[in-house]
Amino acid sequence: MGRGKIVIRRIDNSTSRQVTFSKRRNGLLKKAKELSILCDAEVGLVVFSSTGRLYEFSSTKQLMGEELSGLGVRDLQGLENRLEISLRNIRMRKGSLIHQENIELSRSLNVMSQQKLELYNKLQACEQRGATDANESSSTPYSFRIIQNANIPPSLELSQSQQREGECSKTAAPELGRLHLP
Amino acid sequence: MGRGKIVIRRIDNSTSRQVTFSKRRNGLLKKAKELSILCDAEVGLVVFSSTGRLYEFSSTKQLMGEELSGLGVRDLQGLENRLEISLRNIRMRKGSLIHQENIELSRSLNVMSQQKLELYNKLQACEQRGATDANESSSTPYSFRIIQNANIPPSLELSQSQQREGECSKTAAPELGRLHLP
DNA sequence: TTAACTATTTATAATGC
DNA sequence: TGCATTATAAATAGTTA
Repeated sequence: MGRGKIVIRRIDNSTSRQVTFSKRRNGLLKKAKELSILCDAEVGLVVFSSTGRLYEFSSTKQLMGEELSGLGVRDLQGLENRLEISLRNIRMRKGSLIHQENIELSRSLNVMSQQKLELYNKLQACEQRGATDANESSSTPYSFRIIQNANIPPSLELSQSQQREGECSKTAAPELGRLHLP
Repeated sequence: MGRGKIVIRRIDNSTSRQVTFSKRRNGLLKKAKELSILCDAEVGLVVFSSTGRLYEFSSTKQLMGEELSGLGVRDLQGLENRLEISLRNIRMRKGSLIHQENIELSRSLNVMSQQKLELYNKLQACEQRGATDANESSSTPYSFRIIQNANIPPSLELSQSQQREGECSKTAAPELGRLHLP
C-alpha cells in the first residue's frame, strides 16, 4: 500500500514509526467507522500510542430496546456505555484540571483533618484540665464520614473531565486554596 | 476499493451487508493487528455484528520486557488495565464522576471548616474558663474560612479509584475515620 | 449460500517541500 | 517537525463460479 512493500514487524526508526502510527491510526479509525455505518454493526476501537495517548472510535447506536436477539442486547448496551464514556474521556485532553483540583482538594482535606484532630486533642486536654462540667462541652455533636480519601484515580491520565457547557468546576476550588495553612 | 465506488451509508440489502461485514471486519481486524505490531501500540477492537456475534482483537504487549515473541498472551495486561479503567469510568454513570467528586470534596472541606471552627471556639471557651495558661494554647495558628455552609456530603462515595499496584488509597482515610466524634 | 475473482478504489510508504 | 505528493501495495465492490 505504498511505494514499497513492508513486512509487518515493529518499525525500528522511532520517527517513521510515529509517522506510520499516525497514518494508520487514522486509517483504522476511518475503517472502523465505515464498518459500523455500512454494516450496522457496533464497533469499538481503542488505540494507545506508545506514549500513552488515547484514540478511539465507538459507534453509538441507540438500540431502543428493539428486537435485537436478546443475548446481544445487554452486551451491546454495556459496550455502548463504555465506549461512550471513553469517548468523553478523550475529548478531555490529558492533564485534567479538575483532576489536579481533586488532588489538591484531597490534600486540603488531609490537612484539615490533621488540624481538626489537633484541635480536638487540645480541647480534650483542656477539658481535662479544667474538669469543670464533665457534661456539656465534651459532646461535640459532629459525626461525619469520609468514606475514602480521594486519592487520585490513576485512570485520569486518560480523562480530562469535561466541564460540560457552563458548569464550572472551579467555583468551589479557588476558595479552597485559602484553606491551605501556612 | 472495489469495482465501484460506494457511499458510506447503511447497506440496505441484507445479504450484501452481511457479506461486506464479513470482508471488512476481517480487514479491520487485520489492520488493527498490523498497527499494533508496526507501531508498538496497544490496540483494542471490538465488533458486534448486528446479530450479536462478537469479534475482537486486542494487542498483546508491553508491561514486562519486550522480547515478546509473536503475541505474548499474558501481556494483554497493559491494554486490559487501561480498558478496565475505561470500564470503571463507565460504571460511574454519565457525567464525570470526577467532577462530582470535586464538588463533594469541596463540600466536605466546608463541613470540615465549620467543624474546625466550632472546635476552635470550644477550645477558646474552655481555655477561657480554665484560664490557666493564657499563652500557649490559644495560639492555634490555623486560619481558615468558611466559604459556604453546606451540609454533610451524603457519602462521598468517590470514584472507585483503582489503587494502582501497592498504592493504597486508604492510608489516609482510616485516620480520618478516627476523627469521628462520639 | 459460500467462495474465488478481478477491476477499481483506497490506504499508505517513500519522498518532497 | 510537520504537511503535501505520488507511486505502489492492499482492500474490497461487484461479479462470477
